[in-house]
Amino acid sequence: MDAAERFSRYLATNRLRLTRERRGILEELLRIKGHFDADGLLVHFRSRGLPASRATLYRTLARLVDAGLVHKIEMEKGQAQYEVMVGRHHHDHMICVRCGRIVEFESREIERLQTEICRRKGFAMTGHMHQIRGHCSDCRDKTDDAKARRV
Amino acid sequence: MDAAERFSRYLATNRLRLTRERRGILEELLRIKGHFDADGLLVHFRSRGLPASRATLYRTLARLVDAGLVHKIEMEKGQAQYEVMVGRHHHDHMICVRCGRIVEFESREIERLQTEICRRKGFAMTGHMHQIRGHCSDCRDKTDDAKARRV
DNA sequence: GTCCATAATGAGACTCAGTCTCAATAAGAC
DNA sequence: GTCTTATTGAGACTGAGTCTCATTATGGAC
Repeated sequence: MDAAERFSRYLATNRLRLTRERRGILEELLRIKGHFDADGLLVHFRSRGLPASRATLYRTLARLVDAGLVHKIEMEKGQAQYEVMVGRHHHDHMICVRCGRIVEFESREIERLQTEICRRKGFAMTGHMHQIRGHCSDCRDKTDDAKARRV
Repeated sequence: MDAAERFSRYLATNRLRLTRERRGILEELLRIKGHFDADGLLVHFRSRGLPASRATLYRTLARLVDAGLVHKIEMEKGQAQYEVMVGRHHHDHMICVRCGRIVEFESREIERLQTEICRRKGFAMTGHMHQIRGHCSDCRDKTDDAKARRV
């Protein structure tokens, strides 16, 4: 079952309608690789003359997240980032506080420990957010250089 | 070295001043247990006639976070939560999406795995945010009840 | 203690990301 | 084709936090 079909089933189940805008947005998102934000997407859509207002973009993104086709990455500040989850499985993110680069990581072991903690505390997990912040390999080198020069 | 002294050292090192407002805010925060948000704090201060404007509260909170005396918990949406870190060590949070309750957890093992992942990816970690969202023990029961009734 | 450069304050304007309103439009069930 | 009702777009609105700027106050030098 492909993404388009998963989305229409999701919509049908929730008595929602498959509009031209929704179809167009999903179609376009499937072309994108990596992370993106809502307003960047709006610019992209406008520049190609694709139909979609800001409101519809935000609304559709929320639907796609709910349908499990897109994942929303809440940032510490500034705009949320999104990524298409079709054909991929869960992972978390390291965010470079210097250049904004997002590096993915996954750890079965951490997931397992998390589940275990929830069990112990009687918590029914519906989701989690695990972000590591710091300097990515590139920026770390730059920072080291800067330090070295200062000495 | 107590909190007040740690704060004045931090201020001195950064050529900042220990004002009446800053002293008052720290003093008041040390009385609070648990989590709080900036605007709740403002209400609290106003109701007691303590000096501190919204701007100063936000500014001082940022200083205290920087000084390591307070920890800021960025929420998925809505106001950030804060907690005083004096005499406590690092932990992460489970947040109940139903009642907003915040339950703390800590796992040496997860921290270790995190460090290991950073090492492997060449990432210099400066901080992290690990939040588990779901239903706390109380709310889970309520949800179960609701489900049971519906059947 | 006095002086004084400059950090800090408060009131309110502003920003930014996202949400809501509402009249017009269009899915899609029948 | 009809009709109910979800959806759309433009722009107003919101909430949390930040910034501005005139006024005040800290704290190092003397």
